[in-house]
Amino acid sequence: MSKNNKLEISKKNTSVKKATKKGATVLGRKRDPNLDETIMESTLDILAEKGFDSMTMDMVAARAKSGKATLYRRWPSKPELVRDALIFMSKSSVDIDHLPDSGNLKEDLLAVVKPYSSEHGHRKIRVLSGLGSFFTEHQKIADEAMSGIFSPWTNVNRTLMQRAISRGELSKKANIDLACEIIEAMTAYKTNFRRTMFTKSDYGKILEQIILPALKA
Amino acid sequence: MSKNNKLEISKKNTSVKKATKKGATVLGRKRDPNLDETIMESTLDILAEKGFDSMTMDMVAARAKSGKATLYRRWPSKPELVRDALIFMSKSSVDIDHLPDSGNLKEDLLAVVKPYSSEHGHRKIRVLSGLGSFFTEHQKIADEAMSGIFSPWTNVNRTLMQRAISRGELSKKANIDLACEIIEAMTAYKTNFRRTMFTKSDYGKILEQIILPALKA
DNA sequence: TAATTACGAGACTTTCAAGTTCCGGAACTA
DNA sequence: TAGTTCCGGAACTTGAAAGTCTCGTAATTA
Repeated sequence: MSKNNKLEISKKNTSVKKATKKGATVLGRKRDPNLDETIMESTLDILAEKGFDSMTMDMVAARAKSGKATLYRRWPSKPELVRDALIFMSKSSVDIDHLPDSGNLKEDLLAVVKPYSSEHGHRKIRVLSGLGSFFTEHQKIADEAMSGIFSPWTNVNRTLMQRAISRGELSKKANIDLACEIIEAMTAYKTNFRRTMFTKSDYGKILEQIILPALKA
Repeated sequence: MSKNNKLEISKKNTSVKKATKKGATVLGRKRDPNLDETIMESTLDILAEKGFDSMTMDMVAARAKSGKATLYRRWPSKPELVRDALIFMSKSSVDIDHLPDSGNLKEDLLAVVKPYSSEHGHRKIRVLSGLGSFFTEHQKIADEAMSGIFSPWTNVNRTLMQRAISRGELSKKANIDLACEIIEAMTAYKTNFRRTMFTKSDYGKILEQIILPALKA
């Protein structure tokens, strides 16, 4: 599962073929493997600047120094490109491979969150806050993007909390899922409604004053 | 300021005239004064269902059993209609003078919920969540509407919690503002991102298992 | 070299909604 | 009654953007 760190996201069926021979090598020029990432970065840039509805495929193609046909060769539609770009964006915010285990839950939860570069953190907010109609008009695809963004993060949190229960730091009947959901909700709310950065310090305050006291009671 | 409770919002210059005579009575059929409100209610309904970008003027006209020409006779453009509809929506404020006071915070908080969450509170949130590009293009106006909509709700919760502190039900150093923000966030998150009804039972669970234990610690 | 596929660029088609204009009829005033 | 303005409904114009197609060129393999 983790042997390939590449993207593996789009894979739109381009060469339909007969698929008769199994190991037949494909002729012709190969797809530029770096182009996927370039296109998604361009997508995120435009999303941050314009929002979902004002973003046009022509803009993305121009920013990526590519052609619109190339976009549609790799993604079937605009919403699906945006979905993958969002998932791509969120991959860089949680360090899933090196879970901390300090013996203190608050420290662990905070340690998992990568410090944003102010540049990328800012872009992230603007991307998320310009997504309004994406959610309402393409609900199914948007849901895929949402779970792609949140589920890795929530899974990490759940694991860390589970450990804290095992070592007696939390009450055995603590409602972990609800706590994870609240963290998720605050993140979405802060960025989408308040349009402010959800900082590590904000996060710490919520853990300290609400989540942790509740889970210990 | 408060002598006239009517709308006084649009007033698009229809009869340009020469304005020579000052008190000249206007000829012809009068504008239906109730129609403004009907149109705005329709606008809010469509906004809640479709979001700003997918809302068309034709839909609004149809819902209001009116014609598109009538809309444009009263508002110069779609964004300006939406702006006035948002202002109109935020005017329906909270009856802060008749708050429950049962001596039990959870009961009070739940008792207050009913009037908002049933229909209009839910619609408010959906309207806001679908504002998309309207928000980014008319940020100033939208920000005003935002605080106008959320603050009365939060103020009620804050008052109820304050009383609970006074009678010793909560810790004196409980972070009330943060708790209010979490409630706000969960409401927005559940309805907007999860697209599920935020039921009274959900609310009760959060109060019981997270908010209240935290505020008592 | 010849066949094949991806590439960038741009023209093209299609769809959809904002905003305009026109119509017959209704309400109002002088 | 005659003139005026609003009404709802619909046809119309205009513009923008999604998605398709074509073409000349570059990369890859047999």
